[in-house]
Amino acid sequence: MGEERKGATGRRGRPRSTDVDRAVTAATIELLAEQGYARLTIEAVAARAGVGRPAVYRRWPTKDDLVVHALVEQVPPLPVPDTGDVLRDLKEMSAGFALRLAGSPLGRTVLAVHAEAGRRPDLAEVLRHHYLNPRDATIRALIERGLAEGHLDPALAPDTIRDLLFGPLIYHWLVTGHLTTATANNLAHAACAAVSRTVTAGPVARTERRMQG
Amino acid sequence: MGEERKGATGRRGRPRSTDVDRAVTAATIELLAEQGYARLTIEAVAARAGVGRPAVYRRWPTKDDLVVHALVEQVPPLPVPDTGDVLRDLKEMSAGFALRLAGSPLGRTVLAVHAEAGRRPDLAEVLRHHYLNPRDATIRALIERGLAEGHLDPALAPDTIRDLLFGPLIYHWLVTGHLTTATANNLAHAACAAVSRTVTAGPVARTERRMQG
Amino acid sequence: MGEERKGATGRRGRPRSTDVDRAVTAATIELLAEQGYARLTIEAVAARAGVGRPAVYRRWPTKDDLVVHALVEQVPPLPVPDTGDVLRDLKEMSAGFALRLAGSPLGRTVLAVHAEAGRRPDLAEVLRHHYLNPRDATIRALIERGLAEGHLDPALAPDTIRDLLFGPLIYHWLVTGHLTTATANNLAHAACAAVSRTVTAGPVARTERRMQG
Amino acid sequence: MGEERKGATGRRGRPRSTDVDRAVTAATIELLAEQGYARLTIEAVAARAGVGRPAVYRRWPTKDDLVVHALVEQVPPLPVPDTGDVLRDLKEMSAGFALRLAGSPLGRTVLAVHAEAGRRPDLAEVLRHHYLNPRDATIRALIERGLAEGHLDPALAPDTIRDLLFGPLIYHWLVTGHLTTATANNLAHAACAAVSRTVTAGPVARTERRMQG
DNA sequence: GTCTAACCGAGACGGTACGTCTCGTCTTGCT
DNA sequence: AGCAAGACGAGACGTACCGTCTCGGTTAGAC
Repeated sequence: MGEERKGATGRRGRPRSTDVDRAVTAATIELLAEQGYARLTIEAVAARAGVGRPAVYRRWPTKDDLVVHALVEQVPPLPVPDTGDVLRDLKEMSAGFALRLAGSPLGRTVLAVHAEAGRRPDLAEVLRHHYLNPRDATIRALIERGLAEGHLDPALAPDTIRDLLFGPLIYHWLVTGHLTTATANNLAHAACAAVSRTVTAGPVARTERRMQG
Repeated sequence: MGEERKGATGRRGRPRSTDVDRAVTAATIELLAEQGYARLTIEAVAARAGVGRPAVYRRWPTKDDLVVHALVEQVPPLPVPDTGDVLRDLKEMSAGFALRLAGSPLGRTVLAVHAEAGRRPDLAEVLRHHYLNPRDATIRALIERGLAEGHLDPALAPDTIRDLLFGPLIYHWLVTGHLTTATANNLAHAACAAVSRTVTAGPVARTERRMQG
Repeated sequence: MGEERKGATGRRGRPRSTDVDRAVTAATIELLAEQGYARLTIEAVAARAGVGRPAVYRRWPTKDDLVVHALVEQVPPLPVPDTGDVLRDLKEMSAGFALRLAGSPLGRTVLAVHAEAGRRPDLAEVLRHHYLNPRDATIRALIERGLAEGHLDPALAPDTIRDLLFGPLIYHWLVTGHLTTATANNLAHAACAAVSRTVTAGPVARTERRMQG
Repeated sequence: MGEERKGATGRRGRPRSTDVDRAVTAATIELLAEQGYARLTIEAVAARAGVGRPAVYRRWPTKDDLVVHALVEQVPPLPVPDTGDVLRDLKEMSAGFALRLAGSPLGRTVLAVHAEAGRRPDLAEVLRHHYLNPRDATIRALIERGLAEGHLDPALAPDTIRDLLFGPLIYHWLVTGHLTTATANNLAHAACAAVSRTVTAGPVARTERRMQG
């Protein structure tokens, strides 16, 4: 079977084949996109990956573990735009994130997994650790910078800013079932306005900014 | 089985027992709360309801139909606050809605159904028709009133206002897994500020901002 | 599915299809003959019978139950020869029985089942009740007749006579792996001589017979 | 692992550990006694022996080979009685053999292996060569002596005598599931009578018969 | 005294079958 | 015609073993 790179665990026994890891993850992504989370079957994953079922269970004991891992591998890290304008960066980041989620066949899967994570703390932990936190760190860094530079409302906690920025976009997609670029820009613009220092003016903002610095 | 009230459809043959309807719906709610959407089984629903499986299938041909119907029956209509202050009403409505969703064991189920609705247009239709639209109508009425009375930003479409109001709350619950009353009030307050008339008429907006800081 | 004769149990629910009974039993016989007991698989039985696996388990919960039932159905009752000569009848019956067992592909299966019955009293019970007892009754009737008529040694218990008659034939097949007609006749003849009243003479035998009658 | 005696094959490389041989054989015997032939797994044998699975396969490629080897090692050679009285020796030998088989938890295993040997000529060969032949040789020697000394019926072939002697005992155990000492002695006595010199020389035979009746 | 072939344990591999569970349908007798 | 009961073919579940194949490490005869 192909190149058959070995893991470097140093443990006893035959090491797990990284080929199998890759094939199973790829098959999971494919089938999630084709069939959706509810109709995903470990049997079908193993078959598509050309792998025995036990090889899948050995790695990820439940369907949720399998799916979370696949999502973590698959969904790329948020590219962090840096145009010099923090507000613009945030706007682009939030709209881009939501559009990518809404546009991907895996977007709905993220929802299903979140739903299951509500009853499985371990799963929630993995999801939070590998999926949410890395993305959140990127967002938070940008928000902190925005706050430091005085472009964001200092009365709002970073988490609140995050919710105000990303919430409307995700919610729109959730309840309407789609999200166009125009709508996304529209919502991102409005949300940005809600978290920025002031919508219109200069002087007052500058004064307060000096008080912070 | 008890009283055995008959439906009044005027059809031939034995009419469907409304007892069965009720028992099945109740069993569905219970099991959704106990086991979650993914582990819900029509077999278990029928057993819990003390009913044959075909009697369930006769009414709701798929698990999703069954669940959507149960949700529609279960989740109570949004109470419409009317304090005379539209902004306050909206704030209370959004926070109350989100808190009830986050506090109910069925909250996560709504997510799972939304996830499935992404691939099943008929299900999305039912969900939209029986679940989302009635709630949306209430919200929209309030928003229209707020716009008419000049308390909401006229530059924003009603849908955008809805997303800005409800999105942050739902999003917070989605990514953190919980929603406290304090957080809800906080977010509802900030969101309300974002949709209230601030863009053109400066003073009012500035005043509220100062009260926050 | 075909004629679909119903059981007459009078019970509630859908009655078990006798077609399935027949198909599974037939498939079991075939596969036992083709593959032997050890390689027999319930999965293969179900597939060959064109039946779901649970339909097999519903009837016979273990492989052994399935096989015992199939043997009981399959192996035909001993034909009772009645030539007027009891000794000749016994000779033919024992040789015929052993030859049929040794000549059938299912013969070895009987051994395997006996081996398992040693650890499963319930199985031994079924085997004894449905398989051994009916055959034993036939044999015993003949032996009793032989004793009554004075052709068999009255010093020997009926069971002992049975063991002396059938044992050598079965043992030969067991340790050598085959049994020719010549060998069978040979052994049956020798065994018959061992259990008959006297090998050669008349008068003494008659005298003792009068003492019994 | 322990003393680690070396094989003297003259081969290169590390010789096979005789400790492993012993441990595996012992584990096989134990598990056969505990679980029976059908439930014996190579995995369990290896685990019980504290050995890797490949070490078992290296020695005995199939379960049957493993079991036959274990039986050969385990079941002790027939003790050959020599009281001067050949008939008595044969009687004791056959009864002792059957009683030991029926009394051992491995007795049923011999049946199961015989059943499998019916479809596997190579296995039958091993079984015959290592298990049956050595025992048969002992028996045959005694029979030949009995014939030579005129105590056995010269009209009967040695094989026939063997079948007449051992068959009834084994058959009784086979169909009834047990064998008491009394029954064994009884059957051995009757069988011995059947093979002793009775056909031609009348008086001796008649005398013994009278002693029975 | 290396070298090196064959062993050792551990354990993953692709498989097969297990026995169970649930699916959605169908077939009973009863209401 | 609806009802409960329950069997039906189908098929996925998660587990147990199969027989094979690496692994990192011995072990001991051959060089």
